[in-house]
Amino acid sequence: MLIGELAERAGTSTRTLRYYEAHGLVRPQRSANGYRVYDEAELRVVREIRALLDVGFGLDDVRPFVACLRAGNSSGDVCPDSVLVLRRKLAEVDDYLVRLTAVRQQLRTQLTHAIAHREETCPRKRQSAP
Amino acid sequence: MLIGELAERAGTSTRTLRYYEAHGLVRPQRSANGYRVYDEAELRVVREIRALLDVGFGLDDVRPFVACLRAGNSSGDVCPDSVLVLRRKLAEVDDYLVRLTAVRQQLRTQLTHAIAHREETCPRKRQSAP
DNA sequence: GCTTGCCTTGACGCCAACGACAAGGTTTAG
DNA sequence: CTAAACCTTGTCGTTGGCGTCAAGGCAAGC
Repeated sequence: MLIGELAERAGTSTRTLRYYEAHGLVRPQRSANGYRVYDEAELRVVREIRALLDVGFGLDDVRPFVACLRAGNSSGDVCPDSVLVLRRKLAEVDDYLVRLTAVRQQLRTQLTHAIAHREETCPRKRQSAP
Repeated sequence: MLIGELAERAGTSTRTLRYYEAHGLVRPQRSANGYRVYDEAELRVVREIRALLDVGFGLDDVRPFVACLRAGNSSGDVCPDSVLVLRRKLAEVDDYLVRLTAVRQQLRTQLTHAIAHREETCPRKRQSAP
């Protein structure tokens, strides 16, 4: 499988696949003419990467999962290092949820205040630049 | 008040103040020697900007609040444009909270699965590069 | 032989809000 | 006179995950 086919099957771009390779996440073979050649296993790897990135992981966070898959496991999250990352990310998300909830509360308070004190003093007519 | 003093009193840097000015958020006067001169009102403006950025606003979102303060209002959020931005941001935050909660749920599921299927297959000794 | 459609490496662009540094002017204290 | 401590403009770097050319090689059908 060449890079274009893998990209299509993984729902991404060739640029992305080369980027992952540059960062050590994917290791294709090379055919005689220098073309990258991927086997079926790499498709799973790429899909794992994509799924994790979608969830908010960084490329570095993804590495243990890839290694886990490469080690022959059926899923990338069953290895200790992956679990560590999962725990850490969960903690980060929880943290962020707390802060975001606080922000939400502040926005609501501010909105309430703003509406209570409505004033029309400021918004001059919007002007376009000359 | 010169830029250094304003920076200190606002808890930020001179670079930041010049950046805000470059983006039209702050308008200092100039003294004879070309130095930027700020009055007390600008301190409030800068603090408003900082507070909003901390909450996750972008510079563009902040503009209405600054204009509102400049129009003589005691707080930057009482003007219609500010209220619009507040509403939009609140909606964005709510949206993000929903997605983040979904992510959290997925992480928990994945963790559960990972722990149930614990395998030690993958983590070879970490090696340093030669 | 020529076009088409793959592939290759390389390098700049993007977005946000600045940090950091360069090279120089000004004012004040000593 | 000079050093210190301000100020000025200008430019490049940062962080991530790519998009988007650019310039060229290789394979295959006509």
